[in-house]
Amino acid sequence: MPGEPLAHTPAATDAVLRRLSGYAPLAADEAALLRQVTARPVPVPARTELVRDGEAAPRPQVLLEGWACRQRLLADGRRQIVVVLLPGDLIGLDQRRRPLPFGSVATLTPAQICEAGALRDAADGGRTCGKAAGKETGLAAALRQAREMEEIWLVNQVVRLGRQTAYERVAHFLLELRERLAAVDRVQENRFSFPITQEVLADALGLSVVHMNRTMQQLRRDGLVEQRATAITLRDVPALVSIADYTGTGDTGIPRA
Amino acid sequence: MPGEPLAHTPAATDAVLRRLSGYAPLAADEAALLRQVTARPVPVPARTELVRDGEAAPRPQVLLEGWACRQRLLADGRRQIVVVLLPGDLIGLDQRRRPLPFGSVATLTPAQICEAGALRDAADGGRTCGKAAGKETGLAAALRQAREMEEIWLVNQVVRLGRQTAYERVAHFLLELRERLAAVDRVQENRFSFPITQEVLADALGLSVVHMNRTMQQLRRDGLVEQRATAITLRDVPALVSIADYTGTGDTGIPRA
DNA sequence: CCGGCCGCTTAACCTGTGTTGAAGCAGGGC
DNA sequence: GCCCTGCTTCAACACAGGTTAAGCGGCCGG
Repeated sequence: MPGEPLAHTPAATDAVLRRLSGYAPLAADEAALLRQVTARPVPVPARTELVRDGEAAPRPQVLLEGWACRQRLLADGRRQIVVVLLPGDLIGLDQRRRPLPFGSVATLTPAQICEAGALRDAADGGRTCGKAAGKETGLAAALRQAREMEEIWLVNQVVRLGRQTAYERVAHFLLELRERLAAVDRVQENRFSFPITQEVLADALGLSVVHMNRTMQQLRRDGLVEQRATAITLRDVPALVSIADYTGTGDTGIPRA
Repeated sequence: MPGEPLAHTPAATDAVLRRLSGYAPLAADEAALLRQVTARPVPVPARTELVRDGEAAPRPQVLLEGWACRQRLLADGRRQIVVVLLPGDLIGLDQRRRPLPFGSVATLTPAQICEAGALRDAADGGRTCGKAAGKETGLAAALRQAREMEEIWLVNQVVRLGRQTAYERVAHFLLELRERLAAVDRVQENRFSFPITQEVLADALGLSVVHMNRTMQQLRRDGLVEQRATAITLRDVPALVSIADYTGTGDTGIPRA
């Protein structure tokens, strides 16, 4: 994998804070907590397992920079990437009870990771007890929303894999990436960093590398996308939306007062 | 769809209670709450929408008898069933915040449904406030587990659709059904009621009806399954497990003291 | 500066699965 | 008892996508 300079975008507010505050308004102390959690990112090389298969209690972590994925391997080596994880995404904040046969989580590119154990309480639904009991805190609401987004990505993935052609799958996937990356401010004029190999893409979309390649080329020839180095531009979003029957994830990326 | 007599199994403890108490020990009052919720099931015919696409705040419901599914339709009519829902499964207990582009929930057979708004508080992580704050109640833990199971089913579905052949998919799916139905006491000697048409199966497994039919026949010819009327028997579970590379869902169905 | 590795691309060929269309078959309603 | 409807089954054909194998270019390490 080529260098991918981990562009610490100038304006890169911390992706986690950016994303969560887009889901629900955060109190000052909640924002401070997040900033504290993400203060000391640990660099991790590509192809590193962050959560091992069947691990008893995966440590909560946060992906600050770089791409990762949840994946599952079949006995004969076939790999399916279940979801791609992007900057600002959370890892292992749910399912902390039993060791679940969930597959593993691994980086796809060099990445910046933070331990996020401090978010566990909030993620557990932390609500104000006492007189205001029942009112969810902003952070808890945001984390809930983040969890729900991940379920939406899963559903999208199921529909892509189950009922769409290769061409449609790629279009749909690219639109989803664009929307998710926009929520953390990493899209400019439909152009965003695209640091994964076609092999990874193929494993995410249930295709062979060869066919993945054919399909990307077709999209380029049709003038729908343009790829240069490790960045991609969606040249005709409406066309892509129509091809992919894309309905969005409801994630506008617009912070709500 | 033929009659499917909705076999109110003699020993049929309420499926919901059966399932949830398998996930975590329930206090007496929690069990009572569940019994109360499921006291007056409402019969619903097959092919009824329980949650409409994009519905603002789906009412929490509980499936007592019959099969249902979460599904998504593409513009041109293609349908993908995202998860199949079985007796004891919960509907709409999460994602209550925003209208999410989630697809719809519909019955696949005649079914018995209960409103389950009463479970919302518990599902929200209801923990004992006051001195014992932080300790999750049994019911909350069970509901959390139920939510996590649904995510596992989704992951399984992704792997099936993305990386398995038709033959493997069906084997894997049948094993998952067996495990889930066993958790609500509806499996006897690897035999269980199987009230869905091949068309539904095809939409769940991302196949055409015709190929679904070919594949079922192959499984029968190979002596792996036996179908009679609306019931199916898995004749060689180890073989199926090996074919499907099935690792289980961690749902043992064994109530834990 | 060179060699090797990795990722991308191409080509030829093969096969699993989709499509179309039509024939059996069974149950339920009238 | 008979027809209608919905489900299964079958056959012929079409095609999307998988497989194998080989070449090419850039980057990195020596």
